[in-house]
Amino acid sequence: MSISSRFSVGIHILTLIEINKDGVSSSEYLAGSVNTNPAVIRKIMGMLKKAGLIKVQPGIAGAELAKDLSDITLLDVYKAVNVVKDNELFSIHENPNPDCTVGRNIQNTIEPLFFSAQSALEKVLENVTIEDVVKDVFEKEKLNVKR
Amino acid sequence: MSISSRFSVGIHILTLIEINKDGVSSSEYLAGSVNTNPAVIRKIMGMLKKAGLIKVQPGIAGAELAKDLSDITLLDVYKAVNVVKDNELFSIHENPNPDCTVGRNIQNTIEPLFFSAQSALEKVLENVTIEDVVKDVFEKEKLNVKR
DNA sequence: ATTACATGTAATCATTGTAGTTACATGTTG
DNA sequence: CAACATGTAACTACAATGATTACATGTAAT
Repeated sequence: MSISSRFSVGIHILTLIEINKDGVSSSEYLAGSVNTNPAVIRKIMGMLKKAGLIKVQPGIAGAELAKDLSDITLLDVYKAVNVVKDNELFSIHENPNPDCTVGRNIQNTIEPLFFSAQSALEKVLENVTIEDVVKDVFEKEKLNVKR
Repeated sequence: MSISSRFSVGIHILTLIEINKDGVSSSEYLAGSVNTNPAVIRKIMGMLKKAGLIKVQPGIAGAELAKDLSDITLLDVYKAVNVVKDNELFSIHENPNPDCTVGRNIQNTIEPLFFSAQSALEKVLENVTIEDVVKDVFEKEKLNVKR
């Protein structure tokens, strides 16, 4: 199991839209950087648009960020691209036996534990913005050039 | 996407083995409480055994915990049942375009972020033991009886 | 040793999600 | 209308899950 790469592609897209803000970020252009099919990008762009993170219009080439860089967190992206249903990162086995002490109670015991693990993960994502990502990409780029 | 229910089943199994420690916890018995096929249970039991969490022997009915209750964390179970490959909870899109500033650096930027989100989740799991689960199941059971 | 029964494990199946591809309807602009 | 972009649907290949069946292997009691 693994969380869909739509998440990392979503981050990639937003970052590139920002860095290329003086140019036109069409689905084909973005697909060229991500290295995938433009239709895949358009599908993800649709999700980002629906979540209010980018502005795109049918027929008009290019996407723009719909919010300030520092107002888009990785959690926003995570939720936007639907990689995990709300509160369902962990799946709980259905229909345990109600005639057994454990079967009867295990779900109610486990659920809050899974929920808090999931929250811990989401809090980390919430504390990182696309601005942070953009800055870090530039940092890494500098290091590359120096070598 | 969702983390396999093998994890919650694994917790169920360990909890039940403990609560039924005066009886015999065969795969069929455990399957009855989880409400699934005994072969599914045996497969998971095999993983828990390999991780040193339980003792089982071919031909001999029943499983026992191989460690103290308080020495088995949910993280141990999580790793035992192989729901997520090490450091691969998030998948990163492969082969971004090296001729683009973002494509060239995005993986190195994202990886540590994903890693720390994953760590946050694992730390929560590490702080809960099967002992805690057993106690909570009993607590919940008391409340049920009262009603 | 044979019977009875448990674990270990492989093969198969239906279902689901992913990622990619093609195709085309819809929308915009010159 | 021509050229081109987005929005979507349909289809494919692939992988993981969970269930099921079947059977080899191992243990113990009679």
